[in-house]
Amino acid sequence: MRYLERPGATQEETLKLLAAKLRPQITPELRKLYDELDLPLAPVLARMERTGILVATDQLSALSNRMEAEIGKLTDDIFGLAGKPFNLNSPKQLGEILFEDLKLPTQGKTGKTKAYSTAADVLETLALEHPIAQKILEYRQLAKLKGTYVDALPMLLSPADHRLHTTFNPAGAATGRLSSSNPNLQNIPVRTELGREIRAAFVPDPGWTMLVADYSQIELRLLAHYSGDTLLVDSFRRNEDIHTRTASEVFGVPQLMVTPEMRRNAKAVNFGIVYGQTAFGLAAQLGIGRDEADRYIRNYFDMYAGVKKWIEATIAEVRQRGYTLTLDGRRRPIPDIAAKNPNARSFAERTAVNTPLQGTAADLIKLAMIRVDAEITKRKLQTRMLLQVHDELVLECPPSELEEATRLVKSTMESVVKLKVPLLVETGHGSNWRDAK
DNA sequence: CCTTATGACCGC
DNA sequence: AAACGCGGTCATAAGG
Repeated sequence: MRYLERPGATQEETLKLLAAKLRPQITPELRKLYDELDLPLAPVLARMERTGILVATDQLSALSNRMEAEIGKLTDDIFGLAGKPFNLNSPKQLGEILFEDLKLPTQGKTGKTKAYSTAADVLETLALEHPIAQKILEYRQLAKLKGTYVDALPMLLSPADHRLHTTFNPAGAATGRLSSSNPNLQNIPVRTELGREIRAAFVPDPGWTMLVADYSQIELRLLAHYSGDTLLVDSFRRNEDIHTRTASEVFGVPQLMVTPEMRRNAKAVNFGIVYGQTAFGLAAQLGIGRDEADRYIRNYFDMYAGVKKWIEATIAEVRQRGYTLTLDGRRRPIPDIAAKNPNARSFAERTAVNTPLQGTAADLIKLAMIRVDAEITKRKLQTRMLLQVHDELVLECPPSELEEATRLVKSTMESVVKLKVPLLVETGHGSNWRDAK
């Protein structure tokens, strides 16, 4: 509460001033949002925190030993290639080795410190030139996973019940999303095979089953709803693979002719739209030329003209009002929308486009959680909600309840609001978090 | 010794 | 000039 300390004032005096300043900002609509969504969510989150989740520490310690050995080998290889030992965890020292000693081509990249960038995308390019780059990438991945998850998580287990209890911050993000800390259980690895081994160490109570339910493409479905774009709405109503459909539209070929590479590029475009990506960013991400990336984006907006119109109208509206709204009326001020600094203004415009999508998704899953929790109580089920990961719920249940719990969670999440396009929830179950997906 | 900033990297 | 939205954690490095 340090931020409440003002010289010469008691906390109570400061709080009263703060309350007087903030109270007029609580409109009837925001009061409703609080009463019907954020307040009733609080006991649900508290229950999830108290419940915690079981971790198979024996699996993690076996993993730790394997990783330790691999890290040792990589370190030796890297020092050999560098010609001398150095602190591998220091980007500064690493940059000096790569760009001064080994004289590898710098990408002119400087950050706030005017140091050479040794970020992953830079090293991926360098890997074509020198074998040290790939080794460093592998070292970084292993060191990160070992330090943040494999070794750190067991130290955080509660001695009382040997479970891991996160803290969900209900106001953790500007968009209305939750955040999770100490430990953060919303960023457990899943992308790589090794990462998935870590996820496999999250297990249900003995004899129980892990149940996961996640919204499919919720932000793009919300984009379809908000924009009313004919093609996007049509695509979701037909329940098509949205990335394949976009590839088909952008590259002008039938969906059956879409190659894996075309789909991958279209997927990057779809995600980029939600985040306000530029041709520069898309080119960098896909490793293609600016001109080609620019064509992708122009083609996209030609085909999905309703999306283009919605983005423009959304920015114009935020410029008028100075804030943006989610479907449930959550408000985010975006003062920089009128900034003279073009850089600040561009950031604000991307925020204006992204927040209604990300924030509405947050509203919807929160409401679903309240209803799932109420239904579990009403039906006197033993099923427990354990985690929320933005578009996903993780639960554990006795096998006897699996069918009912799956139906309950899926139908509650899908029917939480009626939009122009259906909401789709995919469910899975298994003996650990990895295998439940 | 503790706090803060930075770069890097994990997730959705 | 930057270039993709929202978070949290770790190690390093520098400041009080």
